[in-house]
Order: sequence, then structure tokens, then C-alpha cells
Amino acid sequence: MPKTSQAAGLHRASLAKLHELDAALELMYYGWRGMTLEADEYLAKQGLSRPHHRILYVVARRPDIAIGSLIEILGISKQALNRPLNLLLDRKLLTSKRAPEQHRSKLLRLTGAGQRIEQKASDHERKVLREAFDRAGASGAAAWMAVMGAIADNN
Amino acid sequence: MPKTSQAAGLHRASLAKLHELDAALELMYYGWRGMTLEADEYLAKQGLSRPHHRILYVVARRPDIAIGSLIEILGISKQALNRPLNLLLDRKLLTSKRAPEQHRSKLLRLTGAGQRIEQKASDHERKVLREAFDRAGASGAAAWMAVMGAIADNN
DNA sequence: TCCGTCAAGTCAACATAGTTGACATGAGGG
DNA sequence: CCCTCATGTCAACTATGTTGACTTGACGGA
Repeated sequence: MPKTSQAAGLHRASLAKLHELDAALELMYYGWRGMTLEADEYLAKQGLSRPHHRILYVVARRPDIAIGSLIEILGISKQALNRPLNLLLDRKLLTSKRAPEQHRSKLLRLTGAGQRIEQKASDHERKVLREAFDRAGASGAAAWMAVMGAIADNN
Repeated sequence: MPKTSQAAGLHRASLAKLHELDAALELMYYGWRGMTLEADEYLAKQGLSRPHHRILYVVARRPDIAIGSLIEILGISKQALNRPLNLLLDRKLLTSKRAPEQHRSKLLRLTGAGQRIEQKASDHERKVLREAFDRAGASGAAAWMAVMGAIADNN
């Protein structure tokens, strides 16, 4: 895992703004960092990292998901999924079993321990969002969601 | 460089929401992806990637920056900076020269070609932001900035 | 029953992006 | 003359991803 020491001390640099939107661009960068920082530190303490969390997050919201669907949702190759997935299975944060009537696919599910870790890691991220939304009020939060939706739909 | 084929086809998955803020959390994820997608594709065509862009972005806004300061701002080690930086120097997108009265530090500057690439890559990112802000209006954009500032300051 | 297809698993080779640690070089300053 | 400081460079390592090639085991149809 990459060390977090540098990232943790990373402060928002004050750079000259060459364009009107440079401030927004940098906010996106530091916003992403700000949201994920504590979650990554928590995960690192568990010997896990972002890819593991992404797997846990998706499986939590799609119990009995097949591996192929997981690959599709995560947007990575089977081989890239393989190692973090096996780690999670080895550590019994996930279980896999064949479907009773469809033995081709393996169905993934979180164990209790997996649920706890997924929840704690995601809680760190949600906490940052909640505090920001509280400061901005309901209308500010709604505006943020609308703008982010427009940005996210760019593909 | 990692291929963009998977990322380009990556659609916003519809996952069950276990928490109120899950939608916001996913918007941050896909928002980051949405903003950087086209810029990354452009950079890949130039044989460059995000680390190169980050260097170009900072040097554009801090002409005559020393290498040590660049390391601090980027939050990576000297050794990690070394390869992308040398590539940019080799390709004459950056120049380095010693200060006239302070021969210890090297001062970095963009060349014309470097400026063009920095601008085009950043333009892809700003375009996505601009379109989203246009849809949201000035007050929506301001609210977005306020919320992102609160999120970014989490450290 | 055999054969093709499909989901999954696994191996090798590679690229990228980062880390530490150790050490060299060259300029400036006391 | 020596110490410090900025930079450069080498080696070894980790982590996350990629392709390509191949196996295994289950299912389903001719």
C-alpha cells in the first residue's frame, strides 16, 4: 500500500489562477482527497485499501452478485479483481457460493465482519459529506447534488 | 499507462442505497471520473498521463518553481517525481535552468508546447465543470463551491 | 452422448505510480 | 576546508492495473 504520510500532510496549495474555473478544478481534486482521506487511513489499518473497499461497497448493495457483474460494475479486468477478491475471501469478509439451480456463477455476500468494515469505511466518507451538507443547508446540498450529477453524466 | 477502454464504458451502476448519503458518495466517485475522463484520454494520446498533467498544471501556475517546492505541492517523493519530470524535460514540454544568483535550485518553466498541452488537458476538465455550472446557474455553482470547500478542508 | 459455450480461475509478462534507503555531485557559506 | 542544502540517481520493493493464453467445470442443445 502507498504510504499516507504525504497525503495526510497535503495542504491545498495556493496557485495562481490562470482561468476562472481553476478554483473549481482544484476543489474537485482536494474534495476527492478530503472525502477519501480518513477512509483510506482506516482501511490501511485493516490491511486493506481502496479496491477492497470498492468490492465491499458494491457487494453490500448487491448481495448475491456474480463475479462477472462485479467486474462490470467496477470496470476492471477479471485478473485485476482476482487478488483483492481472494484476499477478502481468505479473510472471511466475503463468502462465495454457487447458486442452487445455476452452478455456473458464484454468488458473493458479505460476512458480518465484512459488513462492519464496509460500514466503517463508508461512514468515514459519509461523515465528511454530512458535515459539509450541514454547513451548506438543504438547498446547498441539493445544488451540490445537481451539479455533481451533471459532471458525473459526462461520458 | 492503464487502458481507458474499461473506464470509458464505465456507467453509473444502479446500486441499492443503504444510507441516505450513498447517492452523494457515489456522485463524488462518478463526478471525479466524469471530470477527468476526457482529459485522461487526451493525455494518453500524447503519451502522457495524470502525473505529467499535475506537474504541468502546477508549473504553469508557478513559473520558475524549484523542484523541491514542486515535490511539496504534489505531495510525492523526489524519486517518484523523477521519471515523469525527466520525460517532460526530454520532450521539451518543460525547461529547467539555474537561477542567476542562486545556483543551488533548478527553476522550472513550461515551453510553448508544454503550455499548449497543459491548457488543452485542463480545458477538457474545465469544459465539464462549465457545462455543469451552466445548467445549475450561478447560485448552484456557488453552492457547489461552498460544499466542495467544506469537503476539501477535511484534513 | 458429445460438443460448444459460458463463468470462473490461474499463470506469465508487463506498465505505471508510488514508496525507502543509500549514495553522488555540485554550489554556497562560515 | 568543511558542512549543508538542492538535486540527481541507483536499487529494491509494493500495489494496482493491463493482455494474452490456458484450464476447469457446468450447462444446454443437436
